[in-house]
Amino acid sequence: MNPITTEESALLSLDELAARFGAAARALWPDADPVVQFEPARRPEFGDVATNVAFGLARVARKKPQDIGGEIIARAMEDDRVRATVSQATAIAGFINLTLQPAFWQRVVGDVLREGDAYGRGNPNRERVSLEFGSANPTGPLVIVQGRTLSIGDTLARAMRHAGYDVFTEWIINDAGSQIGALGRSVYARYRQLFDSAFPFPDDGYPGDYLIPLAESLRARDGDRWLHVPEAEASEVFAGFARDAIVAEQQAVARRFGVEYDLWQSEQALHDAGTIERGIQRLREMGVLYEKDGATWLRTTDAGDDEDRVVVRSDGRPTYFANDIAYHYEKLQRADHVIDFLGPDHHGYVKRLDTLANAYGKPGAFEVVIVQQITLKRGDEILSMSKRAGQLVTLAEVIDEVGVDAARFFFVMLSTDQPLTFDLELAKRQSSDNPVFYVQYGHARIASVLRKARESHAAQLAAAERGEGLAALAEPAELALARRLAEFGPTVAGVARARAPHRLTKYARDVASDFHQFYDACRVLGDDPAVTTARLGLAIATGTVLATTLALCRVSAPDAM
RNA sequence: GCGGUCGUAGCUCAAUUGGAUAGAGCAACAGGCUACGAACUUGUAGGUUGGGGGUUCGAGUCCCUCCGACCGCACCA
Repeated sequence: MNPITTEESALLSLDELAARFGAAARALWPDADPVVQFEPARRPEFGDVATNVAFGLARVARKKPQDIGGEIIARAMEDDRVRATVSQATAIAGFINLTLQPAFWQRVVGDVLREGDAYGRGNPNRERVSLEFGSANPTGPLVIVQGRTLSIGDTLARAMRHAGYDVFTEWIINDAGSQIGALGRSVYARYRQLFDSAFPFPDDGYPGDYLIPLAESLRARDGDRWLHVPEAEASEVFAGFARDAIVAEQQAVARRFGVEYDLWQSEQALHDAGTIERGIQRLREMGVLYEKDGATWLRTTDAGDDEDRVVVRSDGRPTYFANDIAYHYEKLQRADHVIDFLGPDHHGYVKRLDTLANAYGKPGAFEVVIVQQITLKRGDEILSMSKRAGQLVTLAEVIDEVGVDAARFFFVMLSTDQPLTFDLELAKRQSSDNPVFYVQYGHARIASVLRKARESHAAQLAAAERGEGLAALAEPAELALARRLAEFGPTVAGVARARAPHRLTKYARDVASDFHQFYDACRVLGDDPAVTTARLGLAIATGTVLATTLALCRVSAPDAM
């Protein structure tokens, strides 16, 4: 067991510390309602953690933040347990800066050793969240843009689960629209071309080569019998065949990329089950639809849209938006909050979904995260990524070239609202200095030290695994690393709250950097058993946090490389 | 024309959502291994955050206005 000393038990947690500083502030200015939250200090000289609460009180207190900070500190430090936790408290430029006792950071390391990969997990918060990301038309292979969306969506899902959310991930297969018809005609043309290379390819077809193997397998299965069947009939059969094959391929690539969905929702299945009809009927009963020019419209201008949107065409067929109405209602049955990851060409959807959320009596329930486009380059040449143009760089090719780890790390590294220029020529060359290797190297280095310790310092290693002897951690590099480990939980919570998975890769790099600096400054396996035990404990804890962080990104944490 | 997103070091990107002297990696230059992995590390240099105005104790972040890039503006999906 982990021995708890009296000194450790007197220590406050960061939350408790914030509560007591908040109480001190309220005691001084009862009219204000100050909220104290400690964050890592901006610069090491300032201390370990800081709060800007004094700025918010300046107006009510009619004093300078600097003076307010001093008064709060004086008041808070009257508390015995605050004094036991804080070694130094100063007001600098209005900020309250605290330096905490080494025991505070030593306890963090012990927490990691005890909790393992559950470290940093948030309390279940009962909020059910639906995440839809990656969804594509089943008309071709997944392309590089989907690699970005898959990485971001899946990492956010993992981070939100770790933070305590109840997450449901889904993908919509757009297999009900006119594009399926074009797919069928395209495969039909490829089939005919196997017998007569002069057979014309449809103008609205999908010109890539990837449909040819599908035509070939149709010929292998059925021979030439479709030559004697009317095109419309054959195309419909081919469309279903191609749809199934392409979806299966998309699922295989997603799985290879480490992404598993809770639901692959076929749009056609929603039609077949009458879900679309019921969705329209529901809105009609709510009275938010109106008829004009023979069509049925939804008043999306109420939510600020440019114009109202057609739900049912004048010929009686529902639009794509009608599908989304029904599908999003479905999502709302299994989640309190629904997040869609969309490309920048779909930002017009935000207003429509707002309208729906209002109609369903859950304003704000639908949230759209726009993932900016990728511009693909090969050297100086800018490549089009349109399936129509038939010029494809598939996700599978990128995985083949740089590997899942490098691809996923690279794609989550960027914030979602940052457009990205991806140079294929650079991708391969850069693979050796991709930041993912820096992080993985840190993990491998730790594993190497632990392997060595098993030979030379077995007793200390066993003690370290039990979380003993951490009180010997005192060097600046040791405490800096421990401080970083303490940021893991708040970082994951922030990733979930701000839908900002890129902070996870930033954090991984920071942990690795702090470890490399620690490793450079402090020899782990030395002559002093007490120091060796403490440093082994810190190394084990760092390895755990690093592996957990990488796991949230679905990047491997190798023991050797 | 209307609307949306974006513009940060030579390059690729951060900046905890309004906080302290705007930070990392790559590239450049100068150092550090006869002990645990040098795929590492220490330092130097690099900026009027596209321009201008405004809001306030405080702006890369919010508002206005120009400039530039991308994307939308369907009874397509």
